[in-house]
Amino acid sequence: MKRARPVTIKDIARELNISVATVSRAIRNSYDVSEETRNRVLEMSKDLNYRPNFNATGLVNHTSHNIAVILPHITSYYFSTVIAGIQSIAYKNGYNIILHLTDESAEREVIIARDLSLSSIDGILVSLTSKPEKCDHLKEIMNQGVPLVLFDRVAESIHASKVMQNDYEGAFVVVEHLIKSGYKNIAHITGPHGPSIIKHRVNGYLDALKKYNLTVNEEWIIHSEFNMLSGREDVKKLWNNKNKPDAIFAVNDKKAVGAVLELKEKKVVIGKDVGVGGFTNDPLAAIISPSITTYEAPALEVGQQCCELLLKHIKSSNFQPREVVIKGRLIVRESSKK
Amino acid sequence: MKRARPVTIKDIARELNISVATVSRAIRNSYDVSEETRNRVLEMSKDLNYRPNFNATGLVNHTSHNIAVILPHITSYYFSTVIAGIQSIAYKNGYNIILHLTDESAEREVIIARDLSLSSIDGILVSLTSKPEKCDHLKEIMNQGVPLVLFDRVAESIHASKVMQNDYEGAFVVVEHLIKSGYKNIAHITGPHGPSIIKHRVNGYLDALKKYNLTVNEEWIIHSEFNMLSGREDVKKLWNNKNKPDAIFAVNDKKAVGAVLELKEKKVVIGKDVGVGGFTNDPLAAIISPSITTYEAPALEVGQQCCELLLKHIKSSNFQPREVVIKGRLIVRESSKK
DNA sequence: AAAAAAGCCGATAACGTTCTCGATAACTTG
DNA sequence: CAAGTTATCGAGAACGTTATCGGCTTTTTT
Repeated sequence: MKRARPVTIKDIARELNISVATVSRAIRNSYDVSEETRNRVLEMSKDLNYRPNFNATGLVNHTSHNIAVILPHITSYYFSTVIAGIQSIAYKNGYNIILHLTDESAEREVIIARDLSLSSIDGILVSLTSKPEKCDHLKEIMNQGVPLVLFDRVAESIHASKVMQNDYEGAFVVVEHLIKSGYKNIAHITGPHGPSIIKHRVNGYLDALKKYNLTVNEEWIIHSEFNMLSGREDVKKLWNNKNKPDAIFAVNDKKAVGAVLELKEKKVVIGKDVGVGGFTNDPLAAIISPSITTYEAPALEVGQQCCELLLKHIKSSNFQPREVVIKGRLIVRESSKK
Repeated sequence: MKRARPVTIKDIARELNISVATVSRAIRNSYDVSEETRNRVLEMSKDLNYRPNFNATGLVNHTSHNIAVILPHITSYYFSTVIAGIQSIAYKNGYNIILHLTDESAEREVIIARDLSLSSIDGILVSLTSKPEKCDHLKEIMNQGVPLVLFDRVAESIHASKVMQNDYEGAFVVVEHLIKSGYKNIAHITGPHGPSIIKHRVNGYLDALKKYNLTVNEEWIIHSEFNMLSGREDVKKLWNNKNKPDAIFAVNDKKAVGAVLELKEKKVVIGKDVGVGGFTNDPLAAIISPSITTYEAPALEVGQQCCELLLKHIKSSNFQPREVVIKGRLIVRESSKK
């Protein structure tokens, strides 16, 4: 099957016996074209089923209508929902999103950023994998004047617009809820050192303890990976100590699920013996038994807002960077009921 | 921040005092250029950090290096994993993927297909939402010579390459496993009429019953949506009958989860009283208690293979359509143990 | 040693669109 | 009615790259 030659504005011009310049103006609803010819052009372009060639428009306008999205992975509930949010806004504005997955590898992130063909991209959305201190690969891109917006895993060292959920408050609210539910010795199993979301959630955890005059036990703050297996192993470490906590706040629901599974294997009765709280509101948290108390992250809104912000940066180069923090909400479930 | 003018082959040519034609040939490692000048060009292009302008190359080559992916949604485990597979192959070959989500709406699918700017797309990957009998919107696209590959939810009426998991065998194996585990009255809660995966899985279910001389009860085959809520409601319907089944095979794990939750509310002991089997191996199936026996769909491979097939169609227009069926595997869990 | 071939390179057109500028005709203005 | 405005349009360049073709050297062939 030979691919048909697409119709161009030249075809329309020839058909109507006018110049391509006039056709171009008519289609873009631009100046200097009479009502009558505009209508004739639009009708003809509909008849011929004309579609603009984005390579051509992009070449002259120096745009691509492409947005690069760089993130750790896509198969988690949180990130796939964020992408759905990004996609809805991008699509509405005629932009395509181009996915780049770092697979939680800082090296891959650098390679991806370095190999980006900036001339084919109007802007970039990033959720960091790499340590946020050394984001030279992103700073280089920004120095070239390419608009960039960070979401979720952001870096303080980068001066750019940022969109995130209320990590500090979410952590605070969950831990406070655990305390009010009667738990006094609350451990925190969290993510790798570096990302600002970790700092914020740890701070929320610490401040909640402080507010209720509970002492902080450094042994009970464990940094490891974001996944379910790490949740299991963190619990093993905690249970190797002489002092065991009576509640666990996990940095996300995947780790909380891992913790619950491990505790169940240890015949610990969740709720009665040990309370558990998570973060995100992954469907897993609602399905597992017992269901897990969590703070719902507004993933869809994070996606929508970071895309809208990026579009503003793209459309006006002097749009000033701003930080958007979106509230979530506490969802109480069985895992925090004594 | 003004966007910097990107370096072009003109810059390289001027710097080296040669023509742009030579630079172009050198970079593409093409004919008619000496070893020495090629090296000088490559070195200079690295020094200046040159990146090709895809709008320009696309304009002259009539390519975009873009692949459109049209699918029902992205937030499910299956589809997000398929996308990860597609993305890995596309990225490796220098292609971008452009997501289009139909949100399970046939109307949206038609609109998306109709509005696709075909001149900006080299090929299309589709998993259907619409009824597969009336796929005129896709046939029109194919008539224009645009390569198209279907995956998962395919349509028999379309003559194109197709990639899917072994739906028939998967259903057969799960139902056979239920039978061998001692269940005799097996219901099937499945998806909407139309998609071929539904037919295949229903046939697998029916043939397994037939093989073991179990009678088919039409009341026990319920068509509804793909989601968890439908799973719950299907069970309600089943339990409204005088004859209740002693096992349920669900078209996917989300419905199986819904069924399990509903059965638990009805105080039915899953496994002992009623066996449950699903399809996909969604993480939910492993986490829920009791965990659900299922057939693991090779989502990543489906994504990889359909993308590879599409690339072959793109590269040679006389590549003949083929159908690829990828095997999964039975995963036995608690929900099918008496 | 002449003829043919091969190697290497540059000039130019082309891809489809937009933008700048100038041209023409119609319309105002005083 | 002359001069200036306004409305409408077309010609041509430009965007960055590749493809075609022709020209000049150098090498190979006979």
